[in-house]
Amino acid sequence: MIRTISANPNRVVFGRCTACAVRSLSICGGLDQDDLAEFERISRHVQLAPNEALFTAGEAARSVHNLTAGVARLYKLLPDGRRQVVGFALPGDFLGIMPSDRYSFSADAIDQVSVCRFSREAFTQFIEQRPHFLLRINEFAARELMLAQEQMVLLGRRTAEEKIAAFLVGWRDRLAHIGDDRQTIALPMSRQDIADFLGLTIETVSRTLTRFEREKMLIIVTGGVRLLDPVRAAAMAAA
Amino acid sequence: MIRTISANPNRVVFGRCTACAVRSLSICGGLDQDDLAEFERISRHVQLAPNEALFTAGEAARSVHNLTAGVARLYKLLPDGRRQVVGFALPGDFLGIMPSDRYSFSADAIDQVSVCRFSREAFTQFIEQRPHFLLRINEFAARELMLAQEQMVLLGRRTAEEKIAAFLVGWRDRLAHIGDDRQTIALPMSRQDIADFLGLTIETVSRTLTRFEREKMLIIVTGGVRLLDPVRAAAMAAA
DNA sequence: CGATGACTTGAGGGAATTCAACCGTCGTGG
DNA sequence: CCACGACGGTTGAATTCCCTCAAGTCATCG
Repeated sequence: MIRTISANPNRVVFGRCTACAVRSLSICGGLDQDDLAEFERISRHVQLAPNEALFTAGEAARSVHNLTAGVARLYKLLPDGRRQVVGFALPGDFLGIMPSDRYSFSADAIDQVSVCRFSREAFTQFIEQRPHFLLRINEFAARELMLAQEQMVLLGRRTAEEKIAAFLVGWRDRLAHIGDDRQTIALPMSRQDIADFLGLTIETVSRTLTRFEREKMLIIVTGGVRLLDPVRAAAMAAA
Repeated sequence: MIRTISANPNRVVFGRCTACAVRSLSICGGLDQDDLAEFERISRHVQLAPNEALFTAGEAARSVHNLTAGVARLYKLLPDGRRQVVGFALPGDFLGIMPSDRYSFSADAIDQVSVCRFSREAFTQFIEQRPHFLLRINEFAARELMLAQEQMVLLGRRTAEEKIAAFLVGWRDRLAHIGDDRQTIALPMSRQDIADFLGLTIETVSRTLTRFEREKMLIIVTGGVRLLDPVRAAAMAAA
């Protein structure tokens, strides 16, 4: 019984996309059987350990990525070390919308991450022949841009309290969207990651969360928080 | 002599795009003669007076726009009136990358503005038949997204001084890109607009500019500033 | 169990805001 | 022609929210 089904390379490699749990959420969601097979042919599956880098800002952008499992942080550094997290990538997210041939931000795995990796040339060739697919990528870019604009409002015009509340509510909604709608909101990223995402310090994040707990808006648990008063949190986030 | 050339509707209407000064910078830059004629056919030229609205956040997004003259501010409001300017649009800029059928931000004219306006349906139909054009829109979206991420760094991790310097340098470069590279940097937007773009108050913007002037980095003139020490400004912006 | 790293808590300080007054320019109408 | 109001911008003083610095706690892991 050495030869199992998963030991058959054809079976395994070419069934990957069809079996993919996040395909419908991803850019590849609209592809038909044939396109999907070709798409799979030009992709390479890669696993990354926590804190391993997917790519680094400034590097030649050789690959584009499609996240299939785990969470990644996307960030930019200033010369003196100050960091801004520009986003967290979840399963289904596409990291390949780039105007130049160099990465403009860095990305690394927060927990155990799986990605489909494509060479930029092969990917470009693939989309150029498939207008419908291009249209879908466009939608993803548009959504990404809208999120970025909302983040600008948050960074520029909201208080620390509002930032944290908005982050928790937004993160919960994104988790729900990919099917994870448990009671407790999983927060695989560190406090420092959250701080760098919200334009705050780690201390302010910590203090604000503790205060929210004192005020019975939530409970801090290992690896996340549990929202006791989602209504109040949503009100804070919207305000 | 009542009938002049410009009184001939055919001549006027169908020559517009070919004569357009910002076409090469715009999404329509890559279109050939035939496509351009069709593009022009589905467009409507609109002029806006200072402070007139192009569209408002929340409205049904019936049109997309292509700026041909003037400057527009793009912004989002919080329920309590706090405002975040998410960008300034210049000639050549495209306002139509939207994930939903409602505008996610508002746009209005800062000075005298000209736009090409397209119904969303006609525009969508046009691009769906022209993969090459879609690719160009993608590039614009990607560039827009990169700018948004840089703005996040600015809003989240830079000091007031750095914000102002980065804004001036970035604005100068954008003006130069559309052919306006005079000594003085034109600032058609108000101090309040700048403040709302940088996540500051109008007082801080004013104070910082005056300080820059005291320190001989620039001179404040009506309608703009003149950079005396672009090197220092660039250093501040990068730092 | 000690060490390490992530997180929390406290005290004090500072950058930017808030509140308030003032200045300059432009357009209007007496 | 100039007084005047409106508006955008500047300047000053006081305040505040968040940051910095520092110490302490907690969980995890060799």
